[in-house]
Amino acid sequence: MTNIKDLAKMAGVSVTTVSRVLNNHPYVREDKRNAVLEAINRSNYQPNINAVHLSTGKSFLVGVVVPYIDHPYFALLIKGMASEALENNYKLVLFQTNYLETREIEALQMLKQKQIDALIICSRKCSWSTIEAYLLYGPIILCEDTRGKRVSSTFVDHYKSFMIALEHLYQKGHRKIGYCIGRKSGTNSRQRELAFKDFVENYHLPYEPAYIFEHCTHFEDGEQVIERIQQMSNPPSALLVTSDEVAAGIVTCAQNRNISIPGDLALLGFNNQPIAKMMNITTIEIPLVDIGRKLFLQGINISKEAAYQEIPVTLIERETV
Amino acid sequence: MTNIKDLAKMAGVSVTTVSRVLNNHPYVREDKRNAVLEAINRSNYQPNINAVHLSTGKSFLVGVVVPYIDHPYFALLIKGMASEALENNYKLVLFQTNYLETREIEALQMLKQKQIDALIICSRKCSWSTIEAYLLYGPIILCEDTRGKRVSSTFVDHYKSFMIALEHLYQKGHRKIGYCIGRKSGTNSRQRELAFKDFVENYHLPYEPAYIFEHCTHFEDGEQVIERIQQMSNPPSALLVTSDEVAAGIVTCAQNRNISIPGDLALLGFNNQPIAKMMNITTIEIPLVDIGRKLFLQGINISKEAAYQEIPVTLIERETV
DNA sequence: TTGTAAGCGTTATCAT
DNA sequence: ATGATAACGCTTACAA
Repeated sequence: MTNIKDLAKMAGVSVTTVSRVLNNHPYVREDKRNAVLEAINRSNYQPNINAVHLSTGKSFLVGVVVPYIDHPYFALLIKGMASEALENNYKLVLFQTNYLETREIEALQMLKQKQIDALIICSRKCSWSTIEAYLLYGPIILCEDTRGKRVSSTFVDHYKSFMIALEHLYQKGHRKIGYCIGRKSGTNSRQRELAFKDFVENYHLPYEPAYIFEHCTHFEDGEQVIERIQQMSNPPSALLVTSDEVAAGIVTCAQNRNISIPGDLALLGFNNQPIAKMMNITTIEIPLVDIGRKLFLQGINISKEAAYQEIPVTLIERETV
Repeated sequence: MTNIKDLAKMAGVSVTTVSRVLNNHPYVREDKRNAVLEAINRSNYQPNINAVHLSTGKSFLVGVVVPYIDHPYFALLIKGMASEALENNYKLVLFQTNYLETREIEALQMLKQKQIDALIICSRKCSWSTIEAYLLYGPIILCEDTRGKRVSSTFVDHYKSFMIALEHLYQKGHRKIGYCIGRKSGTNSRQRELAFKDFVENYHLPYEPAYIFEHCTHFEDGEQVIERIQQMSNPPSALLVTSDEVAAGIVTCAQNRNISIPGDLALLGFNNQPIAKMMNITTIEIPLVDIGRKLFLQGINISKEAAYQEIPVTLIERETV
C-alpha cells in the first residue's frame, strides 16, 4: 500500500507538499503539483482514512439509532438522512437497538470514542440523564420534543397532531374512539396518551383503556387488532392508528372478515406512506424523509446552541373515516 | 480528553502497561493493573478508536450495500447482518445506492481506504470487473451466485427456485403464467428470466413478454400490475411475484376490483414475509435473516479461499394458487 | 514483569 | 512556495 511518504519520494517533494495537493491547498507550484498528481496516478494511491481521522479528529461518520430498520417509519427517516449524508460527504453508521438500552449505550460510546462525529437518536429507551452524560463528547440529536433541554431536535408535536386527528373523528360523529400504538412508553407515546386523555375529558367521554392497542408496528399486527375488537361487547367505532402500515393491515383484515370500513370501523392513519394512498386511507401526513434530512443537518452543524425544529403535520382526508 | 499517556502518569506506570491492561494482556502485576484500572475510573477515560484503528489496521466496521433500505427484502437481510454484527462486536455502515453505480463505488473506495474491514453487496449495479479491481483491498461478499469467481457469497439459486414455483403453477393447471420483478437487469433477475424461458420452451408454451412486469418492488406497485392485466385481452392466469410485499399489494387491489384470487388470477409470492402469512399467500420461503447472518460471517472470516453457500428454499402452500 | 521507542499515515506548525 | 518535524493516540517489537 503506497502512502504519502512514497508519493513524496516518487514526486521528489516533501510530504507536506503532497498533503497540500491532496487537500487542494494553495501555495504549490504548478510543476510540483503535476509531479505529485502523476505519482498519485502511477501508484494507485488511496489515503488511509483512519490516519486522516486521527490527525483531524473527524470521521465523517454519523451514527443513527433506530429500534428497527425494517419498519417504514424509521426506514423513511433513514432515507432522508442518507440522502443528506450523501450530499455532505458523510456516511451513516446504523444502530438497530430493538429498544435494548445496552445497544443505545454502545452508540453513545462510539460518540465518546470519536468513531462517529454525531449521533442521531430516532427513538430511545434510555433515560434522559444517560444521554446528558454523553453530551460532552459530541452532538446528539433527538427526534422528539426537547425544548428546554440542551440538545437539538427535529420533531412533530404529537400532542397537537393527535388532537387534530381526534377532533376530526369527533366532528365525524365518533364518540367511541381508540388508538393503536407501537409501545406505550417513550416520549412521543406519552404525548399522545396525554392528548387522548385530555380529549376524552374535554368532551366528557369515558376513558376506556381497552381501546388502546399496543404493539402495533407492522402490517400484520392489524390482525390482532381486529380480533380483539371482534371480541368486544362494546367496540370502538373509530381508531387512530399511528402507522399507515398497521392501518393498511387492519383494512385488509377487516375486508376478509366483512367488516365495513368506515361503516363499522373508521380508521385514521399516520405518516401518509405510499400504502395509505393506494388503499385510500385517511391519514395525518408527517414528512418523515424531510425530518430525516433536518435531523442529519442538525447533527453536522457545529453551532453550540441547541435548536428545536417543530414540523407541522396536515390531515389528508380519504375514505376510511 | 484524557489519553493513554495521562493514564500512565496517573498510575505511575508506562503507556505499554496501560495498553496491556486495556487489552487484557498477561504479564502485568496485580497492583499495577489495579493502579491503572483506578486511573481509568477516576479519569472517565475512553480510548480514541481512530488511533486504535490506525495502529491495528482494523476498524470493526463492515459496509453493506443495498439499493433501498426501505424495502422488506433488504431490511430483513440487514436485520440478519446487524444481529451477527452485534455478536461479533462489529458495526454496520450502510450504503443506500438506489442502484447508482457511483454510490457503489464510494463503498468500494471506503474499503480501499480501510475505513471498513469488509464490504457486503446485497445487490449491485456495477460490473463484475469493477468489483474485481477492489478485491485486493479486502473481502467483498456478494448475495448472488459467484461460483467460479474469486469472491465469497451466500445466495439462493434463483433459477432453481423459479423453476420450482413455475412447476407448481403448471401442476395446478396454469398455462398462461407471468411474473413480477423489481428490475430486469441484475444477476438474479437474469437467472429467473432464464428459468422462465426454459420453462416455457420445455412445455411448449408461448413466450409472452407482456406477462413480465418490471418495477415491482413495493406494496403499492401491485396496483399497476392489476391495471395492466385488466387492459389485456388475453391476461395471464397466474403470476410469480418476486416479493410477498408486492403480492400482498396485488391481492389487496384485486379485492377492491372484485378480481378473485386465485380464481381469476393465481399468485405465488417469494420470501415468506409475515405479510404473506397474514394474507394467506402461497410463497417460496427464502430465509433472508439467516442469509444476512451468513453474509456477515463471510465478511469477517479471513479465510483466503472463496466460499459459496447455496441456501435452499421451500414452497409454502397457502390459498393464492 | 516492565518500559523505551519505533511505528501506523496523516495534518499542522513553524521556520526558511 | 516549501520542507522539517511535531503531533494525533494507540500498539508492539525489543530490550532490560
